[in-house]
Amino acid sequence: MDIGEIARRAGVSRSTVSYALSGKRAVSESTRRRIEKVIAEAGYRPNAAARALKEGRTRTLGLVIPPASQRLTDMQLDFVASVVEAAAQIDLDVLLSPSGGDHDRSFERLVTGRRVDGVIVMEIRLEDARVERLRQTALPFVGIGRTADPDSMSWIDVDYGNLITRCVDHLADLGHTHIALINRSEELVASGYGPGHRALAGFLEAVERRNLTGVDVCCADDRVAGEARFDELRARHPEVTAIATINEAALPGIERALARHGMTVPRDFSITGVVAQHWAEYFRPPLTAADVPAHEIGARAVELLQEQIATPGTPPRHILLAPPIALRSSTGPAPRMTRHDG
Amino acid sequence: MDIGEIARRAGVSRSTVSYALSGKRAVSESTRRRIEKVIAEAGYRPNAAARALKEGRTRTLGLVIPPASQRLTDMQLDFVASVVEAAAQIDLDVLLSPSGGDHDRSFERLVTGRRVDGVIVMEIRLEDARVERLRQTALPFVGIGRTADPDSMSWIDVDYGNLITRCVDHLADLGHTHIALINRSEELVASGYGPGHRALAGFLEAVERRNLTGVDVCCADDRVAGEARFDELRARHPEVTAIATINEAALPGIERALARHGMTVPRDFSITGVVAQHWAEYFRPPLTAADVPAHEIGARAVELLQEQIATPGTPPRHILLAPPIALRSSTGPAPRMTRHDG
DNA sequence: ACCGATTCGCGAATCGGTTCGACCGACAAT
DNA sequence: ATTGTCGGTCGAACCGATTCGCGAATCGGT
Repeated sequence: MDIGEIARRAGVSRSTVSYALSGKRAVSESTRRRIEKVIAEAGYRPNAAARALKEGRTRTLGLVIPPASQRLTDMQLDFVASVVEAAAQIDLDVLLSPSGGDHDRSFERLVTGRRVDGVIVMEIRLEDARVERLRQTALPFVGIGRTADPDSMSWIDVDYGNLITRCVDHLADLGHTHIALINRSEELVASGYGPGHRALAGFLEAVERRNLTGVDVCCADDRVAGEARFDELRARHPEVTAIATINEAALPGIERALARHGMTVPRDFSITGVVAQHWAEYFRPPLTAADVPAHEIGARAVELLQEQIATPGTPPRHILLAPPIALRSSTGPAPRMTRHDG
Repeated sequence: MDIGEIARRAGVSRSTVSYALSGKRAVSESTRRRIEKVIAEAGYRPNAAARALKEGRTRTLGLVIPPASQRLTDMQLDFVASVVEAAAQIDLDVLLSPSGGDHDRSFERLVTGRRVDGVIVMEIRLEDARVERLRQTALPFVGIGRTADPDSMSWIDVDYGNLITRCVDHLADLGHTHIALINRSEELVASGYGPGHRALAGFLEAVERRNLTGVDVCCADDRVAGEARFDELRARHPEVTAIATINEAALPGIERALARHGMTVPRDFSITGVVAQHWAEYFRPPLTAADVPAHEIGARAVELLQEQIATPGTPPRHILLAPPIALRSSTGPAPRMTRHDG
């Protein structure tokens, strides 16, 4: 069922059907109705490939996600969901590309096969080969996260450094002197994952400025690791009375370990950080934390991309989110008995 | 950069370039090398739309996921990840369509715009409008899950009915007489979600046959609901000593509620069901449960679909998985003190 | 030196849309 | 009556690949 068949049945030419459909030229009321009737009866819909070929755009955008081998965190899932939803709102489809490494086939297909009008890249590294590749091809793209050289591309990011700094300040204000940072996984940080680096930098800055003792530990993005890392932390650094974290996937494990150690939050231990809202709210007691607005991030990323696509050459735009730290119930004064100083 | 440009630079015709690329006709060693060199230098890759138009296939498959508004469960996420990964293995891209309702724009685009060669539909209902729609269009598709009339389509499903029956039998063998089923959300079951219905049927069958008292409750797919439903269960049916569940998202909440009620598993309470492996293993104590092989399901779904695409007209195939119930540590003899009978 | 057979390459048609230029009739202005 | 404008329609070119039919060059065999 192609446009020629519709034209024949309606007794007009193919171009008239096209114009009736797009409205780019006037078509008389009567023929338009006739054409619409035929289309409805035949259940016709234009072939996406043919249209993409002629128009030079696919009405599709690419979403580069971390490889499926490593489980996606809840927050990453939220990004994906919100991007897909926001794209659907403006009638764009989303093509998924699970690729982290340098030369990924699906990534290359996406980028050089002109399968998409633009790309959203998740989990950006400070030095990111994919960003370089996209820059070469002049394909519009936006990052969820930013590279070490952020000015030349559009991105949206959460200000992990600043937020973790403020978390540490908050804990210091409460009298905590020995504070731990629970970071994302070691591999991720080692490979130059921005939030990990910036959170660490913010942590170290605050620890130094407030004259605290800080210990930073990496932790894989899952509950089991969270539990194990917390046990290790207790064993090696019993003087630590509070943690700040950007690793929400580790939270349930931490919660369990706390219970196992017979510790009550916030009486015996304080915990805060930067995590997705529903994790903060699910924690017992609810977490004092900066809520990452994952849903908003996905939606704004699509906006940014759509802008780049619609008007190429637009200077890149940046959105740096620093959501407020929601004061809930997981932080309190440092316990006296575990203090090592006066 | 199109095939004509490559042809010009290599001093051959466009068809020769095409044949050199596809290997469908012989091309002399020397010209082939020359063409390859030019292609490598220019970084050329065929335009996907043009190829799709001519070949009549898009090398893309559609994945219909539940609408983003309702959070995806971990298992659903595993399906998505494994489908994407399996598709990438055989150089297929995946287009996402978040659609549950009847007339979803993105679903319609997918189906009638010939954007994909085939479709995988998640979260199939007993009566499913999307399945009907796909049948009309003669587009190859496979379901993760099956409708009430399953013979006419390809699907892969988990035998929730049978597995829940066996879970109940296992609990009955241990002396439990009052058993609860924690089902998926009320809306989901009400809308004819297969696993919910079949699990309930299997539950009722076993309860009846073993002469037990059964109570079945629906529970939204999240931790908070799990905790609340368990509290209600304790309040209304204190005689219940064991639960079987297919709602893995509720497990952390149930675990927390158990702890809050001061109950130890399996001494005071037994719990089993059909859930993703990593949930079963994370539960404390580890869950005796049928492990849903989410990864395998995604991969086999892609296989099934690929088969349908490659040889249209192939009779539909069905895969019904009944993974073994892995005996771990969450089920034990019914506690004496809470028994109401002799 | 001539004859198939084989190898290699080219030109043109095709897929299904969009869009540009041209045409035609009706109607207003001069 | 002539010219100009405009709404409505059509034919043809085009997007970038694949593929079929055809012909030129080469080669071995006689």
